[in-house]
Amino acid sequence: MKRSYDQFCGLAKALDVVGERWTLLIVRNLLLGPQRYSDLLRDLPGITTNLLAQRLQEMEAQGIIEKSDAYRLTPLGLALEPAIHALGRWGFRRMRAPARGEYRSFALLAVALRRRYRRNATLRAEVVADGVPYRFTLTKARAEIGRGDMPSPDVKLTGPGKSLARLFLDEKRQMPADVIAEGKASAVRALLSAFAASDD
Amino acid sequence: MKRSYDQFCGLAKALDVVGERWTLLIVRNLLLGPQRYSDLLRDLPGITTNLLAQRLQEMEAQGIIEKSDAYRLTPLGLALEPAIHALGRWGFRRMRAPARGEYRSFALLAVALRRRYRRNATLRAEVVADGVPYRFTLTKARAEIGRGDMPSPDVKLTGPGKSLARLFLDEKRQMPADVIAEGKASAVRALLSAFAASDD
DNA sequence: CAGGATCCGCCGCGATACTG
DNA sequence: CAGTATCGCGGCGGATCCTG
Repeated sequence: MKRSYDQFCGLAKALDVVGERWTLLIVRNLLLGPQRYSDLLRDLPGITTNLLAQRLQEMEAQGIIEKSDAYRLTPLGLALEPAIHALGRWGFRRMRAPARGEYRSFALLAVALRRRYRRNATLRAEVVADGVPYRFTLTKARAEIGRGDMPSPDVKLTGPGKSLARLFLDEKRQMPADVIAEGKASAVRALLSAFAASDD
Repeated sequence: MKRSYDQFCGLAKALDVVGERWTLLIVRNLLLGPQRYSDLLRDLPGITTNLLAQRLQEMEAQGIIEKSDAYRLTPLGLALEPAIHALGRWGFRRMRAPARGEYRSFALLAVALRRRYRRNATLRAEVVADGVPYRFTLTKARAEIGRGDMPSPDVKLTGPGKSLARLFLDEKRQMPADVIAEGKASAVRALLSAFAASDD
């Protein structure tokens, strides 16, 4: 009984399923790994409880996510990643410096880093931003970045999310004073230079 | 004064601008070239006149389209093409055979062909579907497909949109009886084999 | 307290009629 | 041909209320 564009067209079919408000942002947040209802609610400021619950139901019915303990992307949902990156790249080009009151988080940067990976690094790293661990698995072809810790990483960076963001975004890659870097200096350099500072 | 996700994130910024209903479908239709108000209204079944007018105003204010005689994409609007293709590819994977009452047109196929181009052909063609001409300019890197005729093409195909669609979509590439092909047989073959029949 | 469900008010959207 | 005006509904936002 849902509203549909009713066109024999891939784009129209995609928008029939993921074109409604919040849906693609939920997928984006799940790209970093499974999340609980309360995690999604916290990391999607402005969404209401009823709408989040409704979206999750619809997405599960569409086969985009599945619920076990937490909500996680199915392979079909994960296949939205190229579209999310393409839209993100377009939106990034028109972004200005963050406005006051605009929501920021290291998780949002982590998603952007997934698409900015330059390739050809081989490295396992852990980045702990504001106490939340992220694991970076860089292979020749792609970067797997998600929440969770990484056993015996080549590099470990620990610090405030703000400083870590500056470290990854600033072309100069100067280590801020409040970031602790563990591991070989060459590996630290390899990690930081594996991602483009910008992507437009 | 519009509703915004208010997140420092490329995806959220993109959806702030093109996330509302119909917007990306309008961009898709303009990928084939400038269109007048009545063309858009006719080719977007279900949209209402007020909503089309409102969207066009918003898109012009955002710098995605510009209005002169007709509406045309700006470079910024054209930059949405990769995102549209990525979403279209995802949506195509879940498509079934066209349902009854579903809107179809050769123009929708033409957009899909833009993304299915296999590269490495060099060819100028004109395809006249149901009396409406489309020009195909295939270069090594990309396919430029739009409305309008093509002076002195290497190949010219004329016929009902339905038969032309079958010709491009069927792996066997058998020429239907009601399609007239002009040009060298090798060029006709080159045109048809330049596009993947499917894209998933 | 996590994980929702319920109620209400508004505005984005759909349908139709009308205008320069 | 290219829109504007009006109206009603449903999707969405805000707040509150269950329920294990």
